[in-house]
Amino acid sequence: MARRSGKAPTLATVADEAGVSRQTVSNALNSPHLLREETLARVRRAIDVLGYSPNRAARSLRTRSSHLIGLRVEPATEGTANALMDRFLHSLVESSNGAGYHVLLFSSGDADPLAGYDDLLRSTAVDAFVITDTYRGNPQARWLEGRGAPFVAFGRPWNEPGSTHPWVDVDGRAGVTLAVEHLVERAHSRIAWVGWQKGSYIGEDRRAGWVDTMHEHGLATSRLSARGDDTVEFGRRAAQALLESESPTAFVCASDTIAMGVLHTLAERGLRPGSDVAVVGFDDSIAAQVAPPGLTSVRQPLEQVAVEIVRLLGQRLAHKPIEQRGCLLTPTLTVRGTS
Amino acid sequence: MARRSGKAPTLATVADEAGVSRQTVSNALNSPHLLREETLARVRRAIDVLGYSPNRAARSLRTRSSHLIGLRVEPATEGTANALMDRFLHSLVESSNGAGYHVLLFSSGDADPLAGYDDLLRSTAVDAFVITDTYRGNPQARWLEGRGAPFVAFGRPWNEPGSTHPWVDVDGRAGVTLAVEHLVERAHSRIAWVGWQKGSYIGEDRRAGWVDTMHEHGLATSRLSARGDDTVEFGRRAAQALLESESPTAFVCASDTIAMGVLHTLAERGLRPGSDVAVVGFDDSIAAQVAPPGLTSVRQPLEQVAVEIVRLLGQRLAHKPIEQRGCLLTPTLTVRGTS
DNA sequence: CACCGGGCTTGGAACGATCCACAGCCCTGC
DNA sequence: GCAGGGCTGTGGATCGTTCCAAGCCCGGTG
Repeated sequence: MARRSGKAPTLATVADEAGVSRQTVSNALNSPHLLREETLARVRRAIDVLGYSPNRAARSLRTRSSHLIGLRVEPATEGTANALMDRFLHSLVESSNGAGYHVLLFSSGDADPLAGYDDLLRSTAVDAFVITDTYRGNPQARWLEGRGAPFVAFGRPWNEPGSTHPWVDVDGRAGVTLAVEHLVERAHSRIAWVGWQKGSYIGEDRRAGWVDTMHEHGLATSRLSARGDDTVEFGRRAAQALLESESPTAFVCASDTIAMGVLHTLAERGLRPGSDVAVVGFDDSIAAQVAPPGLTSVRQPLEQVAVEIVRLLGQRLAHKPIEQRGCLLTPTLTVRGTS
Repeated sequence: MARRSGKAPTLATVADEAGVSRQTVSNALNSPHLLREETLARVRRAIDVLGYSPNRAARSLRTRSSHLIGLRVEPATEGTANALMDRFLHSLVESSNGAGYHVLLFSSGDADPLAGYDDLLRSTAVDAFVITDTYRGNPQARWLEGRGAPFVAFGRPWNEPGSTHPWVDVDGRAGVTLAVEHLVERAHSRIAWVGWQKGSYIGEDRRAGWVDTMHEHGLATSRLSARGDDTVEFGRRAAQALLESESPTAFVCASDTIAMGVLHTLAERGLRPGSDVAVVGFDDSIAAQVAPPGLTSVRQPLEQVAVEIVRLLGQRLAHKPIEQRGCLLTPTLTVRGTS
């Protein structure tokens, strides 16, 4: 289709080919309703013949918008079962592309975590950001808000009452409720919780799902809860301690990483996961999918998260009235061999 | 530092502030050696005071280069233990940023896998591409080459004798050799191979590492090899069949996914991985790291791959003479509980 | 018949950076 | 004293697109 010529075709080239002016071609692309049907068809034919695509730099210079969305990739943490980002990223890229945007990745140098944002913003390289780690008193949200930069957060503004930015999050509490209900149905009553330190808002939210649901079913929680780091090793030790003192028949974990540690302990003690002791993780990571008996896990609807993020971003960038500040999605439970 | 003003500062603003002309400021940024030391200092101070960053769109329009590198994200394949991309991506982003580039992600619509490339190229949105799936007669490399678009491939041009593009790859054969040597040292002699179908170049390369090393040590390979899909299920069945007919004492697998399947089978039969039967995977995925006894696995130096890719890309974009077409890196072996 | 107004189209300016050719300047050498 | 050459610094033009205000053509109206 595209006619190969020495130089890349521009608006002027197309205008020449179609026998109209530049502006008419521009209108054909941006406001086709302004053109007479016949003219529009002729211009479109010319575009096709020449294989024309508008130059992004020029468009972006003039309109002051790059149609790029910035996303910072965190320094990789190995040993944690967070293939989360993988799934999320795929979906974010697809949703963005569907909305005419592209995703630009950047890493912030070791020094100032805000430097990357600042640079991209000042050079008008991106139209907006998606931020993904709002949990730990992270300064990004506040800083971006202060600067008036558009962004959508994956994660609630837990401890920021003054914030007004749009966000999308997954209801961890509801996810854990699903897990506990599932285990109760399977006739478990001594269900232990293995989760994170108290400082984590996400951790407390998930834990609340366990506490509430246990109490709803009239089950005791005292002495059945362990807290620690998000590591395999902690899961291992916590399971050992709990098994020795409280002999629970099921474990609900704040993450797949921890659940893997619990599985370690079961294996060491010759207990068969699923039949002897049930285990449920959180994240539905790849490890959950492929590790031996298959780990039952709470699955975050990351695909939908990405879709919602792009939707909110679109609203924000179109300066539409914000009809909705937050969006809370409910996870599902993927049942596998360990329960 | 940055003085907050209504509009974003431009070259002209900075020039005014410093009492010089636009071009002088431009030179201060792009060819500082042209300026007298004192002038340079004054300009830099002005830049600092105003918080100026050059507008990327304008620069890119003029220089015809966006300093963006395009990377297509593949449709996610769940159930496979390939958190490869995660590690690779992180490293690629960091290396690129170090070299003044950013990574732009795109997904190709369901229809034409080349559409995304074509679009970005015609709209001059990216300077170059990184392609990651050269294995299966993929048309991208050939198409990009035909178009004269700069790119570097992660993966050798296995079946493309005519190709001349730069590439970086990991020596899978050497990786499997490491695995087999390791097992031989551990006094194993009946070492089985569980790998992919014949069609896969990568698969055959890795398998050759097993065959060669076995023969070097005077060990037999016949009937000790199984081929199939890259799934947990295949690994499971292959291990069952091999254990029944040939009773190997060790398995070397073409991927961690397959290795996980082998571990399934061992668990079903009450065999303890590591002490009864050794298993080695390939990729050092997260699953390998966290799954119960810890899976010994061949680890690809993805960080280094990314660094080399960016280096080659830099050479290509600077129109330097290409000193090196391909770059083959050697993986390492991460020893864990299963061996 | 002159005038008006709406639908399409037009040329010119603007976005902000870089490239180009040239104009000062200072210094050296004859 | 003056020509010449190496450094710095200058204004104008340019990249390709979109915004702006004005122009053209046409039928309808007083």
